[in-house]
Amino acid sequence: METYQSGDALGALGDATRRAIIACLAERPRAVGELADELPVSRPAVSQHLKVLKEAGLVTERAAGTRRIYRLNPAGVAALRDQLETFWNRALAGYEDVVEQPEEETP
Amino acid sequence: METYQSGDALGALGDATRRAIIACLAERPRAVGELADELPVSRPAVSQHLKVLKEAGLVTERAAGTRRIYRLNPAGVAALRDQLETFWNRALAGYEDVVEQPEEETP
DNA sequence: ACGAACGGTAAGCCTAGGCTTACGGATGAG
DNA sequence: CTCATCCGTAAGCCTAGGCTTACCGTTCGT
Repeated sequence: METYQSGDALGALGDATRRAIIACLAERPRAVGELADELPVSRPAVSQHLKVLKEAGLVTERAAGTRRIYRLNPAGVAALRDQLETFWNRALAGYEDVVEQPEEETP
Repeated sequence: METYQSGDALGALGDATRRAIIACLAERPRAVGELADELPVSRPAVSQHLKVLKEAGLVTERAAGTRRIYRLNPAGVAALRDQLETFWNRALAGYEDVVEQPEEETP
């Protein structure tokens, strides 16, 4: 499986600009320049963010002439989603009964 | 509803130490000192991270004597989970047909 | 009342990393 | 061949923010 994530995907999503890029790519694949046009940062900045996102396994890149078309990596996105899902479930499992409970500590 | 998130929860999870804190709290509620014992940072650092996490709606805090017991906030966690879920679904929806396709490039 | 434990906050240091400009390589058009 | 477009990378600047130490308020035990 190439569901790997070299860098940590959550760390990558910690940056607001990268989240904006992901949001843009969620609509449709885009070239680097297109992304830069829609964002308040320069093209090289976008390029650098795309590198991080690619290392995190969240996007893939494809050459088309002189342009590089970036798109979401469904596998990477799904992997992160599943990982979070598992975590949420386990985390909330231990608390779901506590949601209503006011207190009952072990002093 | 108090499912609000003043700060952005994803930004809060961007930091590795805060993720470690969340992971600790997923096991069971803890006091600040307990968390600091299990982490490679000082107690004030933990305290500062807890402030961020609380503002993000991910944890809640309760006084118990001189101690402050922190726990996950199921509502906040669930809110973030649902928000991501929606996003993933929409994002992957536009790509789902591409998942299988290896290539069909213009060489 | 006094002291100890617990933890929030202020002040300050210091690195990570996000942004820009400048440059160079690759590709396609004429 | 030459030029224009598109993009990745290097160099460097600069702020955000994570960490520490120091201090103070609060709470409980004796």
